[in-house]
Amino acid sequence: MNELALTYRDFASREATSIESICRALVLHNRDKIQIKKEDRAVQNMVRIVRAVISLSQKKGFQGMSLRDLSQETDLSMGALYNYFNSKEELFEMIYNEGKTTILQILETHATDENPAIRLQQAICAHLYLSETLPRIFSFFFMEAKNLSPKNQKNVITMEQSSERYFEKILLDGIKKGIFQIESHQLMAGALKALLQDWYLKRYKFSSRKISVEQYAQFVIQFVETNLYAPGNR
Amino acid sequence: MNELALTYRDFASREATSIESICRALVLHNRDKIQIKKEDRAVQNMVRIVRAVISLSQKKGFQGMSLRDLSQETDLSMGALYNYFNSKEELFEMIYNEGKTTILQILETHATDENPAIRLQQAICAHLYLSETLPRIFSFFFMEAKNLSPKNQKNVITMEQSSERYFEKILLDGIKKGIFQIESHQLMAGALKALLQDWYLKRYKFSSRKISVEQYAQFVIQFVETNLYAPGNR
DNA sequence: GTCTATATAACGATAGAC
DNA sequence: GTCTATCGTTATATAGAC
Repeated sequence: MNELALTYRDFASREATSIESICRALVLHNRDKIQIKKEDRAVQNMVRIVRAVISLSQKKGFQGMSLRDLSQETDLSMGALYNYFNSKEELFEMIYNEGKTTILQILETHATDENPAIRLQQAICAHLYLSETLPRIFSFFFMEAKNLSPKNQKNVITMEQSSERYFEKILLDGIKKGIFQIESHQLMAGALKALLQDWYLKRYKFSSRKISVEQYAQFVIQFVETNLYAPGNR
Repeated sequence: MNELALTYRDFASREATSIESICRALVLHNRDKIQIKKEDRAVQNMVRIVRAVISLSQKKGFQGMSLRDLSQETDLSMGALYNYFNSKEELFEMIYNEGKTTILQILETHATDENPAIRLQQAICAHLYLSETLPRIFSFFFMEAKNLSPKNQKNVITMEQSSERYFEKILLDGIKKGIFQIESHQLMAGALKALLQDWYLKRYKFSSRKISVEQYAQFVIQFVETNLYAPGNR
C-alpha cells in the first residue's frame, strides 16, 4: 500500500472539528439572535438542537420536521426553543451558514503542498476525512440545500461548486506544469467530486462492507491518477 | 471519437419512455385506488399530477409540498385530487413504485451483449440515456426515498443498489473471463454508479457547460476503462 | 367528475406564570 | 431560562351540491 499524503490520524489530531466546535462558533456569530446570555448554556443546548435537526431531517427532511418533533427530541419546550432562534427558517440558515464556513476553511488549510500531484492527494484526503468526521452534516447540506431562501440560493451554488473549483485549480496547475495529461479538467474535477460525495451519501454501504476511509481515499486517488497520467485519455 | 456501444438516437427510437407511459402503467396498476372510471381521463390528469409532484418536490421537497400547492399547480380542486389517490403518502408510493419498475426493466433490456466489455458500455449508456429522458424522476427518487413508509424502506435499498449490483455482475464476468484486471469489483461498481448519478443530480452544471449526454457517456466509459485494463490497479 | 364548503388535526409562533 | 397554555394559520381529508 502506498503512503497517503495525509493520514486520518494526522488530520484528526490537527483538526478538532465536531458539532460542538461548530455550535460554539454558531453561537458567537449569532449573539444577536440567540437570547440566552450564558454562552456555555447556549452552546450546550444548541448542540442538542443541531444534532436533533440533522437527525430528524435525515428521516423526514427539514420541511417535514415539525418544531414539536424538535421539542421532543431535544427535551426543550417549544417556548424554550424560541430563545435559540426566531423562526424555523432562521434556524436552518444559521446551521447552513456556519457549517459552510467551517468546511471551506478546513479544506483550504490542508492542501498546501506546492507539487500539484501531492496537493491533489491532500485535498482528496482532507475532503474525505472531514466528511468522515461530520458525515451527517455533509449529507444534510446536500439534501436540504433546496430549503434555502431565494436570497441565499446563490450561496448554495457557491458552496456546492467551490470545492469543485478548488480541485479544478489544482488540476489546471498540474496541466500547466506538464505533470497531468488530461483533456477536460472540468469533467475530471466533477467526477472526482462525485466520488468524494459518494462517501457520505452512501455511508451505510461502505460501513456494511467494512471499508475504511483511508482505504477509500487510496481507491479514489488510484482511480483518478490512472486517468491523470494515461496518455490515451481523451 | 470512439463509437459508442449505444447511441442516444438508437436508445430513444427503441424506448418511448415518458411520464405519459409511466402514468398509463400507474393507472392500470392502481385501478382499485383511482376512482375515475374513464381510463384516458385518469391517465391525462395523472400526468398533470405527477409532473406537478416532481416539480414541486424539486423546489421544496415532497413533505414541504402541500396538497393546496398541488391543487393550484394541476388546476384540480382538492376534492378532485382525492379521486386519484386516498392519501398523500399513497400518492408518493404509487409514483415511486411505478417509476422503479419502469427503470429497472429498461436497464435490463439494453445491456445484452455477451462480451462483458461491450455489455458494460451498453449498461452505462442505457443508464445515462434513461436518466437524460427522465432526469427529474431520477433525482426525485434519489432525494425523496427517505419519505417511504418503513415497510417500504427495504425496497429503497433494493432500488438504489439493484443497478449497482447489475454493474457488479458485469465486472465479475469480465474478471472471470480474464478481460478486466481489477482488485475490487464492488468499489469499482460503486464508483461507476456515483459517476452516473452525477449526471442527473447536477444537471444544471452539465447543461450550462453544454456537455451532451453522449459526450459524458464517452467520458465515463474512458474514465472507467482506463482502470479496468491498467495492471497497476489495486 | 369536479366543485365549494367544512371538519378536524397539526403547524409555527407567542404570552405570561414561575 | 424554561414551562404551559393558547393564539391564528394552514394542513390533510371529507361531504354533499351540481
